[in-house]
Amino acid sequence: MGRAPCCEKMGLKKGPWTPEEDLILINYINANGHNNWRALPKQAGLLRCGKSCRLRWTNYLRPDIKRGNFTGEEEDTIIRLHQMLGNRWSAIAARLPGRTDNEIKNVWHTHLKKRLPQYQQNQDKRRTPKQIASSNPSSNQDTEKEQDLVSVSLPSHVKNENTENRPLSPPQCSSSDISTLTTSDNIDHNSTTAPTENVPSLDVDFWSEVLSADNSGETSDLPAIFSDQQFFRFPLSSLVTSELESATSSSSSSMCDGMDFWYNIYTRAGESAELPGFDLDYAHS
DNA sequence: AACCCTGTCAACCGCAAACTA
DNA sequence: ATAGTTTGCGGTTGACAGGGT
Repeated sequence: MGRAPCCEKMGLKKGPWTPEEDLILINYINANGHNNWRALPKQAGLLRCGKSCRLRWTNYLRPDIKRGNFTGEEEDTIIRLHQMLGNRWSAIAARLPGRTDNEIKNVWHTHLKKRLPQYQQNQDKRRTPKQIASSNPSSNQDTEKEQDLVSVSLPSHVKNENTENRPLSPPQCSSSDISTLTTSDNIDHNSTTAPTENVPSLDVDFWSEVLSADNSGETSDLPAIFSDQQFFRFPLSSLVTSELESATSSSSSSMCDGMDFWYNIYTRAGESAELPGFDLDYAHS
């Protein structure tokens, strides 16, 4: 698979777009559409690569782009969606009409993440072991976020070569699978992010990673936020194993309904979570 | 006035998925 | 099934503006 030649080496222009170039691109797309971004600049008479054209169009020139500052409501929505989806900017943008993933990414990094109290804690978590040791000599644990991620083995009947190491797919979760939860032995339950009681609390990374699945169904009854067959991983420090087990014990069958599984975890965690603006109605929709 | 620092945001880069022949 | 091509995505960069010293 060959890499496309660098724009500069091809004599193509880089950098900020001029109003003239914008006009050419707008006129061309309005007249011809954009079926082939690679061919578009040549046909339109632009000295740009297709990638640059596509980016300029999708992030700036598209007629449905909403300009101007984000409203408080939009910002709250981004924060909530980011708590659920992580850095999936395009997925967040899909739920905010008129806003682009690039714009949302920018506003997140420049404004929103600073608002979250958890952000500072996460910054602390990401400090180097040396830094942590210097500030707290008694603690040498939990230096990496990845360290305490829940990992659940996928049932053999839903495995394929592409999902070998994937976390559990919600629709195929069984009770026995819950018992195979692997935990890190050195979880620091007294850390700043750990709950003070035996109830989970959430931090900003709760729904930290969403891996897109690529196939096979049983998702028709998923709420919208779980659409696109997504698999979730989350930090175990946020949710102890007993909570996971009890979250699934309500299911009468040995193979619990995938959505019940996630819904139970979601609501149990949510009951005690202190997430500003976190709307549990998502789980009911 | 000159310099530095910080915040903002448009644009680029590189990777991987999706598509096509 | 395979290789080449195109598209989409998230991370990162760098130019610019504004404020502080």
